[in-house]
Amino acid sequence: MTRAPQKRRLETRAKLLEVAAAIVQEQGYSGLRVEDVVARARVAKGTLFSHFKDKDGLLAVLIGDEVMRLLDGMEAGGAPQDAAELTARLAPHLDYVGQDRVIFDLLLRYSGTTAAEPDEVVTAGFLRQVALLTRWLQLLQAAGRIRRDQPPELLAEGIQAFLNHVLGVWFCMEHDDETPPARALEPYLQAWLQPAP
Amino acid sequence: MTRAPQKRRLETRAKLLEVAAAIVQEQGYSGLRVEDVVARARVAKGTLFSHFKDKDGLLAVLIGDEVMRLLDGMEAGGAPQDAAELTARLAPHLDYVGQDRVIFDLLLRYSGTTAAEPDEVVTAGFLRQVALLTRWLQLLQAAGRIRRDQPPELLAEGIQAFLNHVLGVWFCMEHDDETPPARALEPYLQAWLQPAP
DNA sequence: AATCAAAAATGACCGCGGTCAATTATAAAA
DNA sequence: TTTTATAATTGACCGCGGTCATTTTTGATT
Repeated sequence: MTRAPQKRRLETRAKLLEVAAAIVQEQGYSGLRVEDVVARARVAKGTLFSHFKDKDGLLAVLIGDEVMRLLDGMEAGGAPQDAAELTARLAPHLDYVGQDRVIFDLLLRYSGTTAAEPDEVVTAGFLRQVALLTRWLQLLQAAGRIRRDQPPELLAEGIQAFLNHVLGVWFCMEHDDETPPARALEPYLQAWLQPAP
Repeated sequence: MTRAPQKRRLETRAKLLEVAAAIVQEQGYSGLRVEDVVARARVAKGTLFSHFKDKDGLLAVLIGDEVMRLLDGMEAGGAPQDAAELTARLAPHLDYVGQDRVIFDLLLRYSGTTAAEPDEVVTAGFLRQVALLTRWLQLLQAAGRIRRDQPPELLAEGIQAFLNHVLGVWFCMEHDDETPPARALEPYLQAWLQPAP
């Protein structure tokens, strides 16, 4: 039986997250340095690693929170009526992840479909996204707006695949004037979900 | 106008690659340390970085070569007759990449579709794979074995997306007894290529 | 208030990738 | 052969993530 954490510990953790979030705000995710975090939090380096497994563990909390917020917005938009609307619902997520390779890498690393640790924020967010997509796809199938010959779970996972694909391509070029991920996604979703004629 | 490299330089580069390949053979890609390479090659650390941009640059050559070899085998198998056979052709590639996360990460990072530097081995391999897939898909379309409502290029890119997807999932769990990537790929390809009825 | 075991925090230390001003080898020109 | 420009190599040094034996703090118990 593991003991409940003491008050001090909770404060330290909160301080670390607060400082980290501030630094991300100022310098972006890729500008985050562990040494900066502990310095500004007035804490020893070892302390950070007793709260988070590693730097990714810290980032996972920050990014996981943001993903949750995005999912709230996505859900608030309501169920899409067709593939095009679905693409639109996914656009904020793509914009967010597309802003920094660090986000993409981290999400990719933690996004095992049936992952092991559901207590992790990122994993929870991932499961929630798949569940939401599956629900929407079911509705679209029932409405006859998309193909019905495949289970909604498979279609949902396929969408995940395309999301990561367009993001991967996005990060492979100096995206100065290129088509943003959200636009690149559309043809894939159309082809993937297209109702069988 | 850049000068031709001197003989000594070519020898050093070859030695570095030879040593690196040997270490990978013994310890796997994730066991490769720059300091080990330069020690065994009897060369200073700075030398390695004058030959390769960074550690990834070295790995890219090793991995790119292997990918090329796999493509040779893939091409030698001849054009597939249907989606199932296509899956089988891709299996060796999945097995190779699935063996070490380092390979996956590197390929993902360099796999921009229309990449900038075609002199890079990895990029060349990537372009070759897309070209080969596109050709095969064209044949399958002509034979009426797969859907014809989408351009073969889009279908080929979609396959890339699914390859990365199953690999990503694969690396997210302790793959002791799980279904290997090649098996996981099949339902996606079936659904993606299925001829419109 | 004194005691004490577990919890929390500390910071010197390590591994490893990557840099760069200084040094040495090479080959063409004088 | 001597000179000389530049190609190639060197290795001390740095940044940064991560570890762990040691020390300090906490809060329950007597």
